[in-house]
Amino acid sequence: MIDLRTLREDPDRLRASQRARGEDESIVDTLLSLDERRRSALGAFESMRAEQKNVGKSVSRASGDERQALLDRAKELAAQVKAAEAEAAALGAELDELVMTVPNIVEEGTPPGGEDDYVVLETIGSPREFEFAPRDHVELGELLGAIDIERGAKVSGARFYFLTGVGARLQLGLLNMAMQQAIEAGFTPMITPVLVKPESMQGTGFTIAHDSEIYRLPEDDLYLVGTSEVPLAAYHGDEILDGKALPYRYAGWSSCFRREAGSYGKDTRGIIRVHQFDKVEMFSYCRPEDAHDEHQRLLAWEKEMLSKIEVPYRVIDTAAGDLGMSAARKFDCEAWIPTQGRYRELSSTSNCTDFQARRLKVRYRDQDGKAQVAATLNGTLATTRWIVAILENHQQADGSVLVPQALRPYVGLDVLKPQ
RNA sequence: GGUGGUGUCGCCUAGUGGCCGAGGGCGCACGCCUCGAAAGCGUGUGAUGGGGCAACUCAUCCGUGGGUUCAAAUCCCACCACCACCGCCA
Repeated sequence: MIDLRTLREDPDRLRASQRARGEDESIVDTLLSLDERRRSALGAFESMRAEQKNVGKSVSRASGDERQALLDRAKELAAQVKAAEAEAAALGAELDELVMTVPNIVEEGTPPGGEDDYVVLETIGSPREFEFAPRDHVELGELLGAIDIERGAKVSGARFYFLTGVGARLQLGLLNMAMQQAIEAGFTPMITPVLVKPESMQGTGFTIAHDSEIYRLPEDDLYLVGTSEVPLAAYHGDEILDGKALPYRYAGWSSCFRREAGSYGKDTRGIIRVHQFDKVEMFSYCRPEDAHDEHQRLLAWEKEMLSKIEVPYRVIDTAAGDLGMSAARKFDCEAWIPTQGRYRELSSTSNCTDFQARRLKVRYRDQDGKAQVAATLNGTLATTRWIVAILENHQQADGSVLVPQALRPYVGLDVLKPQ
């Protein structure tokens, strides 16, 4: 949620942000006038309420005719106060609803435009030259007895899979390596709930009413998370953090669930795009003024992980229109997938500034003892999808796959061999 | 799922309609005292929103949401969380 005070003081900032995202600019004026109306209604209610309280107090002191007169006046006021309060509340609700639809203000330097307007910041390594026709991860997964897509479909439907044998070992090793790196960097490891309440989902910046990605359990009013960012963001909801102890850094391991509605025909083969996968996610709470630097640190930790699996990748600066609701800036790391001949997203780190924290009421106490809204950031350390990049980039002519050096102790194997 | 109990400003607690539109203790901060500290004494001690350069001031907040009343922490209703016991399941 954007800050209304900032909006009042500098509406042009939001206008520019909306323009960069390719979204409606006129909402700024609608917000301003609605805010103005709400504040005046609230002021009217408050002064009426103050008078009501004074009259009410004098009732208890008065007696006889005087008391009756005061009672009459008090009754009259009570009705007016009720009406004024209702009006202020209605305007407040209208404003809240509208504010909740406004995406975060983009960080300065973000490339404007849509999905294809990203800027490549860096390319690390270069695609390998194969002296044989490389197999895709599905074929390799079958050969190695690592991925069972057919039975995934039989048991659960399209976009489900089983990781079997070395596949399961590969994922466990990869995610454990991610956890270990995070722990060594000072993160608190977390295993989170994957079902959350609507307020946790919405606080994090997902609109449960319209988001077609979210699995819902209406019977229980619970929602399956698409990332552990959700429970980790809501973890400190309604709390005031110790300013001296910031940043708070968590590494969450969870399964993630996505409906992938509307992606029919996209990535139908393999485990690139699936309904359920596992992920280790970094999550930071810090002071807003430190968020930019913290974002760079998260990116650096992602690159450290990427370097451990020894695949070529690039870092892109996502364009404003592709940031989503909560992010002010987003960097994606994309690995080279040989059989697709292109880079695919393996990790993503977002600076959500104070946007999520304001919705979730996460604050910290500053040096003056004042409560301030915190900033939140997140970034991926490893996911099931990384297996695709590992298998395809490290395959050999006979269908075996060399396990990257750093990963060997975690997987317990140097080479994955066809069965 | 059932029955009973509990839910107050970081923690503990007072509080059965206007003197609580929230008192006390602990903790914490500052000051006095001290060579320094502890103890002791004194002062202060939340959040959100509005107004003001500011000291300050007004409103809201006693689990959440409704209701009764001129007036609600206090009465009524619903819901939620926690605790205990029972049942059911793993």
